[in-house]
Amino acid sequence: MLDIKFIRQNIEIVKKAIQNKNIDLDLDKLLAADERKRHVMTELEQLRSEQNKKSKGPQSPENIEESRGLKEKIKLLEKELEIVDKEFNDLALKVPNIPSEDTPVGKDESENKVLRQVGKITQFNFKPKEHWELGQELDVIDMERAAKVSGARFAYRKGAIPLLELAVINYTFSVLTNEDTLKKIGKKAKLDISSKPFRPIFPPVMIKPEVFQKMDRLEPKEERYHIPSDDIYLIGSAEHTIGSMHMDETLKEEEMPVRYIGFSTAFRREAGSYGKDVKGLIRMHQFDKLEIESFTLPENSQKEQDFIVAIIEHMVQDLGLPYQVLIMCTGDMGKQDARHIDIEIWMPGQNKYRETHTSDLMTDFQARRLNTKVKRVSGESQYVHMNDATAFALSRIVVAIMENYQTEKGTIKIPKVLQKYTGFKEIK
RNA sequence: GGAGGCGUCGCAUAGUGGUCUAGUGCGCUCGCUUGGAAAGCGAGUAUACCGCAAGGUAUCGAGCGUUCGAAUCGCUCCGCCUCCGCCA
Repeated sequence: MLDIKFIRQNIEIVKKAIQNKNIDLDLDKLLAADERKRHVMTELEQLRSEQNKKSKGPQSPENIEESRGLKEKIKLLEKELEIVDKEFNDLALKVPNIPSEDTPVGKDESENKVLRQVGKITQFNFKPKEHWELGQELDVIDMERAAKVSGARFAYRKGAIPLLELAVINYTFSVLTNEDTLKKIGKKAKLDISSKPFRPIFPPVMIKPEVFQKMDRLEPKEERYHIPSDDIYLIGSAEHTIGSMHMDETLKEEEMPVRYIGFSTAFRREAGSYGKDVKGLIRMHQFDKLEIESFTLPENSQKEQDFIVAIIEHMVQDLGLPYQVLIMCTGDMGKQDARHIDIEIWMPGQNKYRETHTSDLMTDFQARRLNTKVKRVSGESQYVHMNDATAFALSRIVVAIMENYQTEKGTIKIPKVLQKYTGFKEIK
């Protein structure tokens, strides 16, 4: 959500963001609702003030009679306020975050901009296989039995794959919790930034509807798993329960940035992606993910995102995988995003780059409704800025490793940095 | 799942229908005092919204209700604690 005061004072900027992000919203309607709401509020406050004055001390019968009249008027106005407020809220929720200056304006994904490509595309002197073929042949991925037991888009990962995933988890935690490593990454990226380590978090995987809404992640609801008996949702990312953990809290400037590296299972209905990526681990109803979440001072949030992207690139390079970095255009970025950066790793079996990481700079868009603030040394309170990003989506990084590290014999080498965690060098 | 208790200003507590515009203590900030500090004394010390301001309104876990008037009474929900049951 944007600050309504900001909206009032920057109507043209907000209108442009609405247009560039292809959002169906008439801002003038919101402004009208805002004015009506304030008008009703003022009137209501005057009445309440009168009521408060009248209800002090012992009451005469005439006084009580007058107060009764006031009570009726207040009731009516409260009803009216409720209606106006709902209208205002419904419209205000649709207002998108303002894209950063370096975000390209564009209609759809075709206008996303490749910022850089790193690493040489993996070359083979044989025809590389797709990961599900390899998985089946090596008996480490079993989609058929998963379909029998749970349905489409589920998998049993077996044998070496769970060990590989655990290795990625351990490796990621070792990078993100090591201050020296972070310092080096920041220096290499020429960022003047704190090297404070990320704190490991295993968050809950279920979330209350109202908190989900405050994260602005409940919609589209068709994408979410809902458990009606308890009116609770399964998270689609650890972001959902880590980003909200400081709801209604005021952090101290001295403890900023507050950085987390979370791990959780993510649940997605994948509504509307019928027929897309039906084979293999690319698009699953359930997958495990390492997620970065960071709370910063407003002036540091953009740099924080640059740092997070640098960390991800460092890790992808460590794994020896070729990738490209994209900045998403206005038409393809999320409503909540100020800047949205994706990393796509080359998948030889599919012969293309596939999205493996997403980094979202939210500025104060989520913090405003979550009511997460920071008390500055000056004494002033401000909403914190938030960043979230994929550290690794385990299933997709497994795909990338399998396809890039396959051999002609149909075995899969383990990237060097992971070998000390897996305890083996090859899946065969 | 059952029974009971509890949720008040950063923390601890007082408050059982109007005097609560929420008291007190601790903590914190500033000042006085001091060579400096402690103690002591004095002042200040939640957030949001509206307003140029004076000021007003809301918030005592959340919501709904009773009442002329609710921190206080009733209902629902959430959370915490104790005991029992069950369970990994």
